[in-house]
Amino acid sequence: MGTGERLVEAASALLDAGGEAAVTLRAVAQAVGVSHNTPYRHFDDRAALLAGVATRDFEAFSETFSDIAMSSRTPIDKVKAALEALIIYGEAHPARYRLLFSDPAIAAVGGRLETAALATFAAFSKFVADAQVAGELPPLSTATLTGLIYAAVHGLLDLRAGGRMRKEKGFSTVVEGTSLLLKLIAPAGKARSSEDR
Amino acid sequence: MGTGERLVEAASALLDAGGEAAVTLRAVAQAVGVSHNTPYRHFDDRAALLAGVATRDFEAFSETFSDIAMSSRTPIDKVKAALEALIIYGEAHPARYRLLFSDPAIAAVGGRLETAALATFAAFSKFVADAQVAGELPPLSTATLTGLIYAAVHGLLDLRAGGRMRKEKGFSTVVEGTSLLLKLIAPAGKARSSEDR
DNA sequence: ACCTGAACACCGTTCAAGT
DNA sequence: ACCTGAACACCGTTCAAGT
Repeated sequence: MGTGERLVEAASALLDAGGEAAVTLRAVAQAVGVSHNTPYRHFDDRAALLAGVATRDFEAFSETFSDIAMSSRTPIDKVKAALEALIIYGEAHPARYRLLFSDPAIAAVGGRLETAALATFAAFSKFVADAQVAGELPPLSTATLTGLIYAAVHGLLDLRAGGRMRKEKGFSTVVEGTSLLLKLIAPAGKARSSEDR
Repeated sequence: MGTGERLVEAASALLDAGGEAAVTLRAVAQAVGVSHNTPYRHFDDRAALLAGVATRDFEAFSETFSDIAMSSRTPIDKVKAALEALIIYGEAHPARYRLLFSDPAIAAVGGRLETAALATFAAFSKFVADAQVAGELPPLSTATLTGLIYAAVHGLLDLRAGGRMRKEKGFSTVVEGTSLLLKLIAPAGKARSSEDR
């Protein structure tokens, strides 16, 4: 593994361990065992290193979503599997989740990162479209419906990551909120997922 | 206006102008015309100053929601008015919105800030409960339903503030997404808001 | 009580120099 | 090509001293 990859790996671990503030270039360099300015041999600046972390994780999502697409699940269960992957990642790695889905600087990077991010979103959009064709989701504009589902789950994850889901009891979990959403928007009288039967 | 209030005012303006990174204690102090460490005479640290900004804005929300509660709107229109106030604030002041509704450090502060935040949430929850009684929202657990609506709108606002709502076209606006959500979850065959008639 | 100037440790970033 | 040590400007925070 080259120094660049090792720096990304170390930054990723520091994000998990101490949040974004813990990812100083000096700490990253020390974790890899190089001098404090060696990162500049591999990345333009701190933002570019964080973008490297985001790109790696987005590409992992693309792979996961490809696997789901090729699986034998029903259309609505593919939607659920994709959301579940997002939720598991978001709950296990809140700082990295925010880097990918909330950080304003990351959204402006472009290049490989943007390609991977768009591929992930397009794959999810395809799951929604297929579930609509199967009559398991309402026949609205696919882009609008995809955006709403995605935003709702993102909101639940972000409120959780931001510590806003503790005091107001009954707020329940991200998984429960997502499940409720899918039930509420399901077309009346249509088939539900296999889990509900 | 005392120095403490002027510091909060200046921090608020810097948040709007340049985001959280622009709010350095030195810049805040300079804006008010005091030395760079005077903020420590009024706040424990930088986090406490930001908490002061958040408290002020939460208290403004509490007032706005009180006004809505006392207005002559129908129950579902009170829900919509509250969400609209949240959306207008979020779109006009993204950095401050994130401070109030996303920042992990702010959630842990307690005291006056927590009181104001809980009052805001409780008022919104009351609007949802009243709309349920009126048959304009489904008869689920009020806390769960409140949480889901709140999370969905928060997700739309956060994706927008994070720059995630531009490329994937069809993502539409926060207002449209919110309006779609309320339509999708409305009880079948029940009355909609006055806007739809 | 409120404010100030100097100082400390830390950080991102740059640069000349080494292999 | 890759790495290093020194340096710069900036930041949060502390402290002794002033009114």
